[in-house]
Amino acid sequence: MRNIDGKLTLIDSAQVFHWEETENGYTAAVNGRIMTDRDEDEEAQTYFDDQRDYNAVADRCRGIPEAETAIKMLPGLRVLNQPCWEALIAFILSSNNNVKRIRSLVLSLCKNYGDRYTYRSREFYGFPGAETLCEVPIDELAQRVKCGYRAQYLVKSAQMVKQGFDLEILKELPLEKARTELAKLSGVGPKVADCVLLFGCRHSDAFPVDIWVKRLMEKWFHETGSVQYLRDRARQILGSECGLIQQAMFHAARTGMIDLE
DNA sequence: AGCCAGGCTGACG
DNA sequence: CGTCAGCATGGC
Repeated sequence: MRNIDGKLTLIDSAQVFHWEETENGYTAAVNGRIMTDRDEDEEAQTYFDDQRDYNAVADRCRGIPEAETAIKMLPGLRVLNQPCWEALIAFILSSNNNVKRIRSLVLSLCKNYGDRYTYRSREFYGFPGAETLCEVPIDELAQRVKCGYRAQYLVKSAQMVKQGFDLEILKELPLEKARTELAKLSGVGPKVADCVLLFGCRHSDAFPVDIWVKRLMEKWFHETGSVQYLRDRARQILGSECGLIQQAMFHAARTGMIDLE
């Protein structure tokens, strides 16, 4: 992730899970091609969110000291624009898992069922498409990827996408409508839906609430309650780019930069 | 060894 | 509408 200041890389960003470290950089198969963190083509610029003025995001945090703190702790942080299908599959696998294991599951899924690419004599694997995943036997998927009960979520959601569920339109829909649509997929609840919308559909006001963000919402704003409640309160408190701030909050909390008591 | 992890589903009230 | 047990797996 460009200008990451050594604090956060594409390996442990927890936004994306299949990037590999290569000589002086990072490499992954993305959307049917090989991409590196030094690519400057249009697709790569979009993926890395190059066009956004992150200084302006930080400026809009003034008056909210907590948000300002989190943003300043993570200079160079980006929120990626991944293909929504890739974000969907990765975050279905993410549920009730830790970041390291999510990475191993995603890598295993891609290696078992995705397309293989060779780049500088190393092999990389992309996400399998819906047309592939929808035909994989659930027990075989569970056994080979070791994703447990999430195997059926992957296959069912892949079948819905294959049958015509439109992921691309989620980018155009208003946030609430997009959430409702995404929740129709298997393995997608309120938290995973907001991850897909934030990381894959350019909804920068989506606000994923996991255990770390929940803890921070309580410590900072004395807010407790359901994922839906906390997410809506965060939108009120932090504004229309709360998702970008969420990413800083998440990392600051998860990596121990902020004392949670 | 036992709790925890970028939670969801289905049942039940 | 909200609540909650059960769930596969492995990191720590």
